[in-house]
Amino acid sequence: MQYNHQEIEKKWQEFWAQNQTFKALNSSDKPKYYVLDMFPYPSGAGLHVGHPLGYIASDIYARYKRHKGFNVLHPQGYDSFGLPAEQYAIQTGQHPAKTTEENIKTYRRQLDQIGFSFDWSREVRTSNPEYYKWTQWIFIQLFNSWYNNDSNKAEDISTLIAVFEKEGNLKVNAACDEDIISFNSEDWDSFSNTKKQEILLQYRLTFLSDTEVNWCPALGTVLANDEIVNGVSERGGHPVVRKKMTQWSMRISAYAQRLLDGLETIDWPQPLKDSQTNWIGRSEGAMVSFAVDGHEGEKIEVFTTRPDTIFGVSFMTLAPEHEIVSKITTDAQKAEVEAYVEATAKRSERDRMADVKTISGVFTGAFAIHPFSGEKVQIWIGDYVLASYGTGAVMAVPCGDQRDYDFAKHFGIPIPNIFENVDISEAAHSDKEGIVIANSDFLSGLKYKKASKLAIYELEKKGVGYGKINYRLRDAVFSRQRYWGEPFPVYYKEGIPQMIDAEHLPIELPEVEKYLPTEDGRPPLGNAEVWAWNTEKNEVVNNHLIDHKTVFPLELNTMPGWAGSSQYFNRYMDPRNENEIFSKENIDYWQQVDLYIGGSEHATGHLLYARFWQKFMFDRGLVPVDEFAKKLINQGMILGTSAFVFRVEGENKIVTSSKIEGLKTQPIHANVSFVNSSDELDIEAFKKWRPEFKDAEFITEEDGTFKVSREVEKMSKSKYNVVNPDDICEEYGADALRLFEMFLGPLEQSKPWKTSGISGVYSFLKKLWKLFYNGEELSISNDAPTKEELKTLHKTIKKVEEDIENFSFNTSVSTFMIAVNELTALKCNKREILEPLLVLISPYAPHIAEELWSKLGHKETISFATFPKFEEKHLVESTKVYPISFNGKMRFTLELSLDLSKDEIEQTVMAHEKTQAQLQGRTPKKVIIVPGKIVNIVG
RNA sequence: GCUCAAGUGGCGGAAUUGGUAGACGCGCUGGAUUCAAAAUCCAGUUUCUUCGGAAGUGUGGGUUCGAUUCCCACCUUGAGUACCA
Repeated sequence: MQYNHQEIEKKWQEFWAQNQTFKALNSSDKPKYYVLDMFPYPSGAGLHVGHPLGYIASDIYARYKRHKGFNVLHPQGYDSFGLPAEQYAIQTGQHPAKTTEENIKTYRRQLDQIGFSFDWSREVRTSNPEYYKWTQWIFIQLFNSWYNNDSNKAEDISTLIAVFEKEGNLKVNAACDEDIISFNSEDWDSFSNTKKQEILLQYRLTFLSDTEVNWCPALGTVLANDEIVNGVSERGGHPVVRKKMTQWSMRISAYAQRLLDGLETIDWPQPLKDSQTNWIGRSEGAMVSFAVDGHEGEKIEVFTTRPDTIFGVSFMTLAPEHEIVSKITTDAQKAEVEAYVEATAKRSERDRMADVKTISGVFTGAFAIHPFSGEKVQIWIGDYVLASYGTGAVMAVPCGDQRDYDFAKHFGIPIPNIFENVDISEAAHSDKEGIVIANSDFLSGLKYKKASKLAIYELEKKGVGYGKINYRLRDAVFSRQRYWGEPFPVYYKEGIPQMIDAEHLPIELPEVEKYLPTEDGRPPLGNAEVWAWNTEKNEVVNNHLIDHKTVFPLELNTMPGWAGSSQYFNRYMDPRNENEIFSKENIDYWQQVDLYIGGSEHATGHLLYARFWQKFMFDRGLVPVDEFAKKLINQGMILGTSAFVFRVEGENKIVTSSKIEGLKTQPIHANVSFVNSSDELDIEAFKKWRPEFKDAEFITEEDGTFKVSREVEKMSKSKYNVVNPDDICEEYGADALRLFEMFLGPLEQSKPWKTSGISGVYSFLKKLWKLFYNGEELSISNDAPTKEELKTLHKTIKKVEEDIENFSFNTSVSTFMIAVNELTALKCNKREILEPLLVLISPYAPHIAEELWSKLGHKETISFATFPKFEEKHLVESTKVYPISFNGKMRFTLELSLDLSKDEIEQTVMAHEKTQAQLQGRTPKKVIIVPGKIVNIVG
């Protein structure tokens, strides 16, 4: 019987589905293990061979853990809200739910045909109301919480109200808005309800605020910082401008320190941790306030990481947008300052970022008073100071900061040197280690650390500053002017947002005529006719019923893409629970994700927000651990191997790659499906595909073939290098695809795909099959295995087990090949060898393993068969082939008994004729012998 | 600019705590089988070579009996980040 992958794979995929083989139970005597993939966005293009790489790796691990006796949770679902479906809806008028449903069908079919062991009974879709009900529910929990910096956790808003009622907000240490007013308990009592709500909003973990946002006119929405790349939108590359809007925000900044600390407790890739660390951007320093000369009561607050250099301040720079600018500018400077402010406002953020070389700024004419020396320092404005970071003002220390130095040089401002024996005639000295402060009153003679501490102490004593830790992490804007996202469970009463009671969730997306923003610029939900909340009937009703007494308008924004993905991993633990987000029982059993596999592009988006929500849920007692994923692996990207043909410029002539030298040619992408493994192009197919070359002249090689040139690029439709897993599964099978994807190289690395290589793993599968089948007959011996056969088996068990534990899946594929090659050479068909071998291979190539397992007479699936136990005794050798080296270079090998002593080895080796030939009469200085390893003769 | 990762045959890559560099596979070459092809099987395949050997893991240096592996400097590529005070 021949190996027929199509028949076998279909058979077992149906078997697994019918028997619900991979359905995970929420309790078990076995230890639990939770393996998760970052769930996909179901795009219209379907999967290409790069997408399943991580899924294959996690599936191998999940299957391995089942063999090892674990109760494995391995779910899958869809991140099904998102921009592409909505863009498609705008273009075609099709409801995004419809296209999303179709895309999911394609995804599911493609995933099923690769043979993943997912528990599909737990599937979630972020766009399903049964799912986003809980996304809305968490939003309400965040709204009803504040962050207490004293207890260092989120608490219910009622505890804050209790404090306000008792003693006002004077002693409250909370993460909150900057511009809060101070009040005592009597003040609080006297406030109107609206006023109270406005104040509470400044403390809530999700809050409304007028923020400068990144507005993308082309997409008609606001974008988060991590959705912008190089000043343009990540999706589509559209320009982004700053705009003030009322938006929901998440007070993630409250968790900055804990998000940083948590990184040390989780086994995540270092580069990913580094980028989160950078994104959070912790810096230690001091706040210093400078009085303004002649402006009683006006102060300029600055943040500095170098309080030790405070005596090096020779001027100050404010962001042009800084609110004090207009107050302090002198009449003489007014015109110039105003012109500069106006000019900067016109420049886009992108312009300002791109242009870091040009130095510009204007003197305000005002002077600040140095807090220690009392000297007057000039106050300038300059666009190198960003309004959005720190206080929007800096104390400039030109000798210690290159930007300040350049600014000072450019405008002829003095550059006092406050470092001992440091030359600052050419550049600033920004290195803080190993220098001694000079010309600095009480700080002179001290080094960075001590000087900083002392400076802060003195600032605090004088009441003009204090030590402070600053974070770059901004609160995350949570509103999107989009249709295809979670609606907020929010209505507005007298302009104050009100939460809808959790029992009435989900608030489902309304139907709209058009998916575009309204003509007056409101978000797409502004088009909905039935989008008002009746507080008596507790239901969504028609807008014309709005009376602001019992019927109120609903929120028009929707939530961003990361809302649905910030808690899905917990929901999988209890996905059909209608009464709770998950039961306590289930979350206590599954705890957290043990292994999470996905792309590194989510470093500062999904993975940061999800950690934030998890910590919040931990604070509120909803989850037992404050990090959701113990271990995380970033799989590398699979790149495409593009094919190019060359057209002679100005002529309709296409030249084979070896003959382009000396010609002026343009490369043209050819579809990789027209190119064979020897890089030869099917010219007729190419002509048919690109009719404009129908009559082109093709200059071929001497032998009549036409060769393309190859280049590795990202796999993408526009480069015609996409390989579809459907085609691979059809021709070679899912088992071959799985083995080949792993065989390409280490999981974390990027590597190019070349379909021609798959024949290696395919013939491996055929060889494996032939160990069982002698021609048409299944031929299995029950004889006892030989020593050699046992050695091959146990060597393989050891290596494969080590490899899987180390996520080194590429090397186990080689190990399987070696094992099958050796067993073929030994003509081994012994049950005692082949049975455990099948279990080893089963995580990688589950279909063929199941088929042969059943042919061996098993009635049950192989999925839970015990992983074979490695026994050292089968690998014990009596001799060793020693490499004999001369000065570290191996020259020949010699088989010697392992019983020999060092002296005996030396004697035997030295007596050998090849040793003498190597030495050519010289006497060795030294002979190094490591028994069982190596002999090295020196001299 | 800064941070991180990586440089090994024609290609993807392997090499446990420093101990036989190039496992395994692709491709290529030759052969067997075949009317022929596919498939399969066998042999070879880092480079140079006077066929004895010699050199060789981005470059240069160092530590060591011995370095792809450890240290220093540099070069290249990729990723992230970017006036963050």
